[in-house]
Parts: sequence; structure tokens; C-alpha cells
Amino acid sequence: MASVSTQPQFRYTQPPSKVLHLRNLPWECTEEELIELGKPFGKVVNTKCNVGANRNQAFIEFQDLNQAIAMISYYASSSEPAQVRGKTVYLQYSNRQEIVNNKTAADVAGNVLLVTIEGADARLVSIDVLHLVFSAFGFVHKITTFEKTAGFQALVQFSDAEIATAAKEALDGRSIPRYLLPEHLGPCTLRITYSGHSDLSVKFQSHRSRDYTNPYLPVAQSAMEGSGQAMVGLDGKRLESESNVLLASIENMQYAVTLDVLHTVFSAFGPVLKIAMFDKNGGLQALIQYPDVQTAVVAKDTLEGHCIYDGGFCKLHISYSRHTDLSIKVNNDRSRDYTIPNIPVVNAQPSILGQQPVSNPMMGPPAQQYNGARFPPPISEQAMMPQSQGGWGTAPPVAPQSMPMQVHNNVYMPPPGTMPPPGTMPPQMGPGMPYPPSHSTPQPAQTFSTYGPDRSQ
DNA sequence: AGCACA
Repeated sequence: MASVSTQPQFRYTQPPSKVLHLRNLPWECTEEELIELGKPFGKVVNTKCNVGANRNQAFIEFQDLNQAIAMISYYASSSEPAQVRGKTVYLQYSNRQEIVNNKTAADVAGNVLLVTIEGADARLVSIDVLHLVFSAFGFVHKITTFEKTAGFQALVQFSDAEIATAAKEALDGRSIPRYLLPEHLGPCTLRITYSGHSDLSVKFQSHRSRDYTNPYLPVAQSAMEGSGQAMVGLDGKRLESESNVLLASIENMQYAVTLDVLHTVFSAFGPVLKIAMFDKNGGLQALIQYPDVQTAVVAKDTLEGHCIYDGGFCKLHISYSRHTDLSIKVNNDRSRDYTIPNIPVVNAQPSILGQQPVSNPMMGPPAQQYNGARFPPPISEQAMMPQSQGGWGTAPPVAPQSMPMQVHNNVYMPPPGTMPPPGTMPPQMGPGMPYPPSHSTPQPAQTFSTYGPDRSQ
């Protein structure tokens, strides 16, 4: 047989291998389906699914070469082609002798998820928000967060791999809904794989780690301060540095919040030097300048999450601004420099100089500063009266149900079609209010609509 | 319908 090498080899022959190459498989073909297909011919010792750009190829590895030959031979002469879900699959010997499975822990389903939070403000996502997000799929046992070269990451422990898988399938590649994040944060996208861990070790309740199964776990010192937002990094440093200027955003703004109202509320903690109000993301925000950081810290810690008006109206969310001195060009109904009484005042409000003694917040603000008659409800006492013993950081023991936002679990489980896409939610529809409590059975498919960008982003 | 990973 001369010149074999010069003749083109018959295209359909491959040297035999106990590994078979399958193509034209249906979408998301499973290992079980491959095993079913190969089982009549021998023992399938390994498979690899979803191979190739279209993820419609696969490999089957038999224990013995003879078994692979038997399968190829059978279908070579069979009138019925090999099929999976009624779709013809094409078989040939693989050009490799064994399947190389690069299965890492990330591919093996487990009860602990490794979550990478992507985005410029990823590290500002609080553990409470993560807890809320993942609680939609089942009881979250523990969460740890840490910083790696991959960025800000979290390990989220569920009771079993099924729940973890449901959460992974629903959330991987999705963005945390905007309305769960402080308004000044940019988009935060979740990338999720399985972790090799099965039980996380959480020594303290802190801003970096939580054990929701053990409310009696000691609270780390680093968690005592701050408001519950992620402000403490791996090294215990504050990530959002304190400032004498606060950024307040107002949720559920059913009633007008004016400059005077803000001035009254924030003056309870010390002299307010300047206020600038502006609209952002469809809501009202304000910058409030105090003379010093300490006053701002007290005001922030006291007012965060409180409502200006009783009944859950005009809920305050407060963070530190990067500003240290506001530039107020004109005194009007949106901005005021209380330190300069003689710059133009558009609506002729009396200026209040910032030199009054610091009020004790427990006493509420000086009454004469507030013309409350113009507003439908009186300003909530809760906004004025700091609950210094409140929150989970101080009182023993730390009960999970007292953790911030725990009550909002239900936002991830809306009835079908009832959840407006992020950004379209009217401001009065705060998380948690309009929806019934969590379903006991996770329905991750329905949560898709609550997440922002498509996976392709 | 045509050979994997990173």
C-alpha cells in the first residue's frame, strides 16, 4: 500500500480511544444523560459536558477500549442514530486517550458559595445586604467577607448544596438591586462559584463575619461602632472615612422635606453650618456640614435608618461625604450657609448662627428652631431620640432578628410579576413593605427580574 | 455537527 501518507486519511476515522467525542448535543446536556447513553456498551468512568463554544459537545470515557469500540460499532451500523432528548448526537473516537477534568472546588456543588462582589463600590456593600440577598433562597448560616486580589469577596454558607445551587443559579452575574444599596453606591455585580468549604469558622459577629446560627457569639469590638453599613475592612480600618459632612438620602418621602426640616433634625447634635439639597437617582439627597467630625459621627449613628416623620415616612440613610467644606453660592430653599447671614437669602428665612450650644439629642432639638406647623405630621420623635442601646452591636445577646434589614427578606420573593425592575420602583415602595413574607420554597427563577444587568454584562 | 483548559 504505497503512498498512504500522501492520500488524505479518510475523514471519519480516528484511532480508537476509550474516550468518545460527542457533538450536536442538546443544550445543557447533563452527565446523567451521557451515562445513560453509554451504559449499554460498558462502564462510563468519566464524562465532560458542555464542551466547546456552543457548549453542545461532550466526552464519554469508558473503562475499557472495547466498550468504546462497541458503542462506535453499534451506531456505525444502526439504523437509529444515538440520541439525547430525541436529538441526534454524533459520535467518534476522541483524539485524546483520557478525559482531563479540571474540576476545581468551584465546579463541585457544595453548601458554601464563594461570592465576588464586582464594582467600584463593592467593598462598601454591607454584610447585611449580602445576608438579605442570599436569604431569599434559604436560611443563611454564616457569612464571612474578605479582601483578595480578586476583590471584595464573601463566603456564604447554606445548609445544603441544593439551596446554594439555587442561589448561585439565580444570582451569578446579577447586580445587587439598587434599592438595597446606599444611593451613592455604584452598581455591584455578583460572581458566584462554589467554595471548597463546608463549614465556615466565625469567631465573632462583626462587620466582616456573621454566624446567624449562633446569636450568642461575642460581638467583635470593631462592630460596636458604626451603623451597620460595611465600614470596616479586613484590617479593621474604616473604609468609609469619617467626615464632618454627612450625605443624607431620604427614602419613602411621602412628605416634603425642606431645608428647615433638615436643619432642625440635624441641629439636634450640634451646630449645622451648611446644608445643600439636591436630587439624585430620583430621590432627595442633602449634604449637611458640621464644624467637626465628632458631631457628624454622633448625628450619623443616631439618625441612620430613622424616619423624620412617624409612620416610616422620610427614612434617613446617612453616609459620610467626601466633602469637608461645602461651597454654598446662594441661600435659597435648597442650600444655606448658616455661617454667612448676609449672603442673599432668596426666601427670607432667618439665619441661625452656628454657635448655639450643642443640644443633647436625647432632649430633642430646640423647639424654637422648628416651624412644625407647616408640615402634615410632626417630626418623628424617633428621628430625634437616639436609641443608643438599639442595634445589634450593644445589647446582649445578639439576636439575628435584630440585625439591620433582616425584616426585608421578602423583597427577593415577590409574587410573579409584581416586582418592578430596579430603578422603576417608586420611592414610597421601600423594600419589604408591599410584599408578603418569604415563601418557604425558593423560587429563584422569579428573582431574575429583580436583578439589574443581564448576565452578558 | 467537527475535540476540552486558560
